[in-house]
Amino acid sequence: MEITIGGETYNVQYVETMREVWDALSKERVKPKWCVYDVETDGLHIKKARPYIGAFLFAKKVFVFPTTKENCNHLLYCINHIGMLYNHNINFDMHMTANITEDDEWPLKVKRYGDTMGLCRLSFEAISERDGGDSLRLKPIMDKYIDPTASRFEKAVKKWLSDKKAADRKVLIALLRGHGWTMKRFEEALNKGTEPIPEEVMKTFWTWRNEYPEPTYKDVPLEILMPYVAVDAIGVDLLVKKALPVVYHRKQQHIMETEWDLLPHVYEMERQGIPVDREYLMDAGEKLDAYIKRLQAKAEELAGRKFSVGQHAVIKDIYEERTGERPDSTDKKFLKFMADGGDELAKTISTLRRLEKWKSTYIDRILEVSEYDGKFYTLMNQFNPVSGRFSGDAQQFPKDPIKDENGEVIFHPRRAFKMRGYYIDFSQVELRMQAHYTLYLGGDLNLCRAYMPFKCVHYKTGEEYDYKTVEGRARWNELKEGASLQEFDKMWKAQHGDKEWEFADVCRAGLTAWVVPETGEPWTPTDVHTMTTLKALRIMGFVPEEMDPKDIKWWRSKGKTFNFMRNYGGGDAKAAETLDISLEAAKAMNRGYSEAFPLVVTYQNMVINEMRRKGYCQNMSGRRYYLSEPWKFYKVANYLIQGSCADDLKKKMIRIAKFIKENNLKMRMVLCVHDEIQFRVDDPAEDWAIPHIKRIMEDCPDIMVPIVAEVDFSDTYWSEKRSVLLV
DNA sequence: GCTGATGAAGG
DNA sequence: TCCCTTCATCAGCG
Repeated sequence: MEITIGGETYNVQYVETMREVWDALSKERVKPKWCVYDVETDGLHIKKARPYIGAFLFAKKVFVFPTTKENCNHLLYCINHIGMLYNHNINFDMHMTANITEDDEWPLKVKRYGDTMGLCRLSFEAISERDGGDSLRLKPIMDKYIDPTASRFEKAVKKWLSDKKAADRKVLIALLRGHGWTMKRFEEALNKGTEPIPEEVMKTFWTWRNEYPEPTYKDVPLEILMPYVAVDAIGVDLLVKKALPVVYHRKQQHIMETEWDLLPHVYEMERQGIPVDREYLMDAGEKLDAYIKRLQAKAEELAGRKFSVGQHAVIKDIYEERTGERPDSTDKKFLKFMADGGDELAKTISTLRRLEKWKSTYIDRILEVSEYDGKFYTLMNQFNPVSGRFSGDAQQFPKDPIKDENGEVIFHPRRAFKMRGYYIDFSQVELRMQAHYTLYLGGDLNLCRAYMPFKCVHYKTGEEYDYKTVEGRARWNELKEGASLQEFDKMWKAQHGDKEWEFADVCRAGLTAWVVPETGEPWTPTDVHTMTTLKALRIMGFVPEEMDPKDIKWWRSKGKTFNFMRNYGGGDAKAAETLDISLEAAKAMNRGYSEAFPLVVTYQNMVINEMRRKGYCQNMSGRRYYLSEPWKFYKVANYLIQGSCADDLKKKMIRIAKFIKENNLKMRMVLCVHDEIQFRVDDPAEDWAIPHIKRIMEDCPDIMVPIVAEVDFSDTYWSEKRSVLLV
């Protein structure tokens, strides 16, 4: 059959084996530049789900075929004959094909992958979906950019399914009538337990269900299913044709190639999975359930009625009755305000919300997905965030445990993951990147001095610290002659026990080789959050030297939050709201920030000017961010920082994968969380590789600020990771 | 069943 | 002018 999408006609045919595909391919006079391969599956679990039908496309020919093991193995020859394989979110098809061929290596045998999600990311404007930007899902993209009628084939499939369901239902209705029951009565009894169902009625129901099982896509007649399967592949083909020129025009080929290099490594990481301690989760789940029940009873008693903590309207009713005023919101801020005033109910609702979220997200869900083989598999979306970062569901596991009313730890989400492994994360990498960007403007003194002895001189030779060369930069943590970190570590432990030291402590001990010329004192890294805070406090008329250290600490935590907010482009009003401080205090924070880090403010303004001039900006790797609406330009200052770090991490992942392969190591990357890479290292004999990997991660010749990676280790659970000193 | 609002979590 | 995200639940709509 022929299908026309977006004015282009494709030939679609069903084949049982790959022979006809290969024949057609060998008849092509010109070798196609790429091919498309897409599968339909019975689920989404990357190990459990199985494909049942697939589509393979090249040169406007689509072959729909049953995805048997043999067909998939033969398909590999066709794919590699062409040499370039595209799909939309192709990692998923890699997993599905590995599942059906029972060969985890199958996807790694494909010569080269491309992903139209990646092409879209590099062609779309840099607006997140939340802010009205384009979705990265294939259907809306096809609707908007390819052909709005393309969905007609999916509609036909859905219509067939609902017609079939309705017809089957009619049979059941007739059968129930024989027992004197209506469908409505039966469903209520079945779902809500309104009345007992006689055995013979149940028996009739099960006989019917057996004979008429719930129809799935597999049951759809081929002539309806075939175009539906084909049209996704056609959409991908058209998308490549349309987006590739945009990527070239925007000079994003090199970013694209790096992303394509990374694709198989991401597949390998996803494929690893992390072993789950299911017993622990079940045990913690029971404790959490009991605690939730106790709190629900307490909330019911306090409110005088039954309600759930997600029922915002009901909670508003309760507070309207209590205070005579209907709250605009029942959010955390409102509840905290009430709780601070001594309201026990508000406190209980807040705790319950957190507990219920944790129970469903970190216990029930992990138990469900790990049921298959005891492992937690997570997808790492390589293209969704506009900045270039990864996204995925494993990126937000709480760092701290949850405690019950007696202060006893009842659940720590990270305790559920058991693995001998290393966790290497970059230290404050985005702030270091921000410092790097100010160096193009001469360097922000305070921010740069947080990470290197910027404009400091050597205590012995008097030479100025050289941040412009790799060799000069490597000396950022140089110590005075005779001083050593090992000695310091010993001394520190004798004085402070288990508390970890930071490099700033080494500097404060006077061991650094660098001297601040203005003061003649040894260089000590700036504490950027304290810097903003102290300046703001003085602006507010406080004398920090005379303040209670406890108050300073409180204000510093506000200063820290403010610094991040301000880096993202936040203003006074929003800061006052988020930090829960007065507008005057927020304004003081802002002035304190500007005084402390004037060149960051200059940098932000320059980005906006650049956007006005060109309509785009490009990060350190050359990834561009295009925006057409000027009021959004302020976002780009952060895109550049976030995206430069993300692209750096992506390139590091490729280098690390190469290092692991070259050294024939069994260790594997299993996850990355923004600025951290996690490694499973089963064999202690491979521990030697970790310092090498750390050095790969710290090797950033283009960043003028030293990049530092810190190593943690655990041979039991994620929650137990502890820092390892690698000198 | 889908969508938007709301709120929990990560960097 | 608060950046990038995921996931769960509830309420309202068709």
